[in-house]
Amino acid sequence: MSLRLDEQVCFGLYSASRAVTSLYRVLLEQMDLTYPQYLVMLALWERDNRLVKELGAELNLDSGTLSPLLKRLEATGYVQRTRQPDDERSVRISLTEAGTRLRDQAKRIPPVVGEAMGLDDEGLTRMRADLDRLTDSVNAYRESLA
Amino acid sequence: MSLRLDEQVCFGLYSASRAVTSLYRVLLEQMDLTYPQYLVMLALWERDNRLVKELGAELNLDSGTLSPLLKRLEATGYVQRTRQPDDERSVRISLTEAGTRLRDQAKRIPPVVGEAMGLDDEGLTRMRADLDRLTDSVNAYRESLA
DNA sequence: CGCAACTAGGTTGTACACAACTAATTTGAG
DNA sequence: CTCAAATTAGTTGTGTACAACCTAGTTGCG
Repeated sequence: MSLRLDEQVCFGLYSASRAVTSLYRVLLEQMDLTYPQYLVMLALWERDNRLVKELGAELNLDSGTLSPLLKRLEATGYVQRTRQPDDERSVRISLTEAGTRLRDQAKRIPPVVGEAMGLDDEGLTRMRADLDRLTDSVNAYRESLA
Repeated sequence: MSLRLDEQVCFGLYSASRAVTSLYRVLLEQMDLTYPQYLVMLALWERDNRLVKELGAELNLDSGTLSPLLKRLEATGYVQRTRQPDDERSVRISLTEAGTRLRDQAKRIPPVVGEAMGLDDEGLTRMRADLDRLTDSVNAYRESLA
């Protein structure tokens, strides 16, 4: 286990993640979305009317990242933010008409990304499983340090 | 190829990359390094006295990221920046005494990260190869769009 | 030689991440 | 019932990423 840059999985992950994000940048440009904003939209297309807290739990993002991001999505016109009447601490995020419509445009993205990754369905599934295992393992280890 | 968040490799990559970075944050704290700064140090421990341009090529980072990062490394006292006399456009980055010494402390990090990932040597090698293939494929695809 | 094209690094502006903190509200133990 | 603790968002400050632009320096064609 050396200090060689080209041997470390961490650098591989870092590079892969940036490469994929930069592909998404090109694909999402015309939809006026950044990649993290796209992730929020994915979550909302799956289930609309979510609390900020719920989105944070699903994406593993805290309010420091989500609050300004959601404001930008609101400014773009894709979501609406409403204080929850029965608990004034909470804010509910719901899709606007434009945000809902955007889903049709977004449908063409996953196949392009799959193609770009050069993996078939099985390869994608395996890669996803490997990454999830790695994430869980690393998170468990980190939490065990505290 | 759906829009389901939990099926997308991109989200797996994004999550894994952030999980690993956050483990590094804990491990690097006592060395006064951030994770991208650590990557630069890895590159310099392998070969010292490099031009900013060379570091950028190895890490795939442009001057917009590297310039301020290298200034911070200089402020911390790990590197020195010197204009190249024979080409005043270039800046050479060299390790200081403290930066060189830091390598011994850093040696303990890769085994910890390997352990945290829950992979044996073979698993790490395979994951790294898979990630490199994916990065190359995605980058090639993106460049083909231009 | 002279100057246009290129190159290396830096700066500016936008958008994440995330730690640390704050403000407003809700909850629950005593 | 009350108030301290917990909860939910939001804010602030630091450090990446990266596009777009800038500046100084170098090179090479005519």
